[in-house]
Amino acid sequence: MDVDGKSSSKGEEEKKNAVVVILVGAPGSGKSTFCDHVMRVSTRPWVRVCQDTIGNGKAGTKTQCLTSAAAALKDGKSVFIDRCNLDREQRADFVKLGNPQVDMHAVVLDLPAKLCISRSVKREGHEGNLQGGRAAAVVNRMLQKKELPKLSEGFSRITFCQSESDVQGAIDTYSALGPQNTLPSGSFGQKNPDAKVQLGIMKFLKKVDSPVNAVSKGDSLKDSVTTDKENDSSSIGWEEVKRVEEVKGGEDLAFSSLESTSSFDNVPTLAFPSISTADFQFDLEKASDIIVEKVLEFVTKLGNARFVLVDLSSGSKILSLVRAKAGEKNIDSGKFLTFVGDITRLYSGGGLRCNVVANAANWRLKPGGGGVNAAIFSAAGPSLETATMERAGSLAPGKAVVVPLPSTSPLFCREGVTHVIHVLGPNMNPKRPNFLNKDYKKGCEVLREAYSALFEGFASIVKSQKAFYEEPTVKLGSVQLVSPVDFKIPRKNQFSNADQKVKREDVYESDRNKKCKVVHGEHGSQTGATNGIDNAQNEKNNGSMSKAWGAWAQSLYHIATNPEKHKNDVMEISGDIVVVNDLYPKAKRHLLVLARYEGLDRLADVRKENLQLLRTMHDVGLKWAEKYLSEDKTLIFRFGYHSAPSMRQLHLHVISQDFDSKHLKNKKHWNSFNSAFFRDSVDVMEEIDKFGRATLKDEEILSMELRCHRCRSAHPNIPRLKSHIGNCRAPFPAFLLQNGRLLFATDKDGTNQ
DNA sequence: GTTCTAGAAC
DNA sequence: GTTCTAGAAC
Repeated sequence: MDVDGKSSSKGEEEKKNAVVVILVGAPGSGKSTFCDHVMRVSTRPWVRVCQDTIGNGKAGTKTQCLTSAAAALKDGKSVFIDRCNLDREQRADFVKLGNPQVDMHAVVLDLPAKLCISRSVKREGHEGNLQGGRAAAVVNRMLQKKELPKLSEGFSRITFCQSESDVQGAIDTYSALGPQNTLPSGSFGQKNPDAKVQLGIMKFLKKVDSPVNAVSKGDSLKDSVTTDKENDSSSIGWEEVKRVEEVKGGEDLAFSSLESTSSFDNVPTLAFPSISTADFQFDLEKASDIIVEKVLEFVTKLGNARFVLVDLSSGSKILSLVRAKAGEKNIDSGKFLTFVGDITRLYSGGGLRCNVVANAANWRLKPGGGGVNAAIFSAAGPSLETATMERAGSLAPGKAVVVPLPSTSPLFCREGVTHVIHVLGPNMNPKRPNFLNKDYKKGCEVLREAYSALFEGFASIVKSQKAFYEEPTVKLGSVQLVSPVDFKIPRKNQFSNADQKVKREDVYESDRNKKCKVVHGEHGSQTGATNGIDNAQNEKNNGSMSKAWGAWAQSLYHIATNPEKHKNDVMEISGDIVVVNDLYPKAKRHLLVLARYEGLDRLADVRKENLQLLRTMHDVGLKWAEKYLSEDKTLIFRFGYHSAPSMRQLHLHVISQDFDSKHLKNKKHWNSFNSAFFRDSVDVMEEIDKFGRATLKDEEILSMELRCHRCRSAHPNIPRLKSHIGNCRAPFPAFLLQNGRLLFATDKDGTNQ
């Protein structure tokens, strides 16, 4: 073949997999950043066509962009169209660039207008020269004519990003898109079915807005796995699963705002290969019976957790057997899926989030061999082997070992896998060690044992991470404000009788008062320092049957009550608050903003009428954090409340994120600031405003595993964790970067608008 | 032997 | 909340 022939055939090949991604978003929505992030790490050749830069200083034109995009495509490159593309007409000409060889995608950066505006206003040297006050007006005007893209415009895939974690998710997806890979078709991530312009996701499931190249998908969409058992060839594939996920997302919307980070907003899911049926030649009929039996057992045990049986081959016999048997047993198809795909690319390959992956390991727990074991060790990188060896040196048939995946592992970063469970099944292959010589009685026993061990391992992870997945629960309560039994006699005159300790649980409303929500009208003799106390405050103080405060837990209460007696410790006093340094700081800077309201012992006592107080506390906290930031720009601050504080009197923690302190000594210390137990002030205010109370996490989450607050890597004990966090410079999880949960030093002395 | 955790007392 | 310490884990 001559040179020309060669190059043109190569060109053909590349062109076949080219993709045009039309970014849709207002100025400040992060389009250029998106491209930069993807292009920095992608192995696929990308060209960014940016209308702001294409004119070489002058304003660029749409035509220039079209020409440039077409040229890049001809060159076999994939293209980002980096311009606002907010309405259909603007997009139409670019969509025409698509053809059977070129996938046409849209990525919608549909972030809050406020955020786009503030970014546009702040930025300097923006390529489009859109900055300063003018930006706000422009962004506002543009957003008004926003028209979200639809598949029917000619897109084969649309990704909607409505939060920074969505954006990160999309960046990850496109970053992982190798030169030969394609992404599944469909519409992803649209959470707000405000569908003036866009079909709701439920509707989408029922009736596909047929994308240009989605012929294969046709009308074979199924609501569940089990319903398509008659169609042997179609195990659930990427697209179907994704759609199931989307629907779930829609249903869970009510809870999604609170703890949703890209890694934690999903149901705990275990992906597992069929054990022993490949290299170990276990009988498929028997194996499928056992899989279904064990899944059934654990699906009921494990509440909302999900199980996914994965096989690489679409013609997999074991998958179709299991699917058929699961159907017969009526296993909830939302809890158990069979899935055709690569177990090491479940998320990046198309969006199935599995936080735990099972490995069909060998007894040495070593990489190599073939099949799933080789694939998982290779995809996870050397850190899996190290982490595995820390846990176990070998594995007996029927046993499993849970290995928390270090954050350095690509399987962790790219796929969101937090644990690998190695499991070893029985061997029926005479060429392998521990051959059972057709003894299926023993074989079945061991295989059952293996699945039990695997699922038990998964259950233990679910338990330890429960806090991240559970929908918010109000602790202290099934207690509703309207529930009469919960009312207690409001404590009056508490401040004036500070010595007279009244234990909360000793004081209950008597039966005769249960029916009426009595307002104990007469004002007690509130004295001196007790600003802000009134009966409304006391009245709603029905925190529930919480434990009494020990004598040791009273110190903050005393300070809030009589700050003048603690002059040496108190940094600021007002009618509403007192600021003190934490006596045992858990970081370089750690202060407490105490509320000076009687009856507000803890977050559980806070109600809507305290919203203004919360805002005051937050603002005071901010002010102090800013002061410390001006002295040390490396600090990063977080503001929040403990779900169940040890010390009496509502207090806001203002704490720097170095956690560099000799006082941070145990798991409880760490997790109380670095799990969902710590309720960010901004979220608390929002919940109080919306729902009248804050969601609280149970104390049991304080004993869960230790993970780095930045990179989320797991560590076996506090000393190891501390040495890790001393060096970890990974960016914070997306969740913390949103909504001002973290306060960083500003680069410039920027003026706030 | 040393390190680390976890439960009780305060 | 901390301190102390038994005993588990390494």
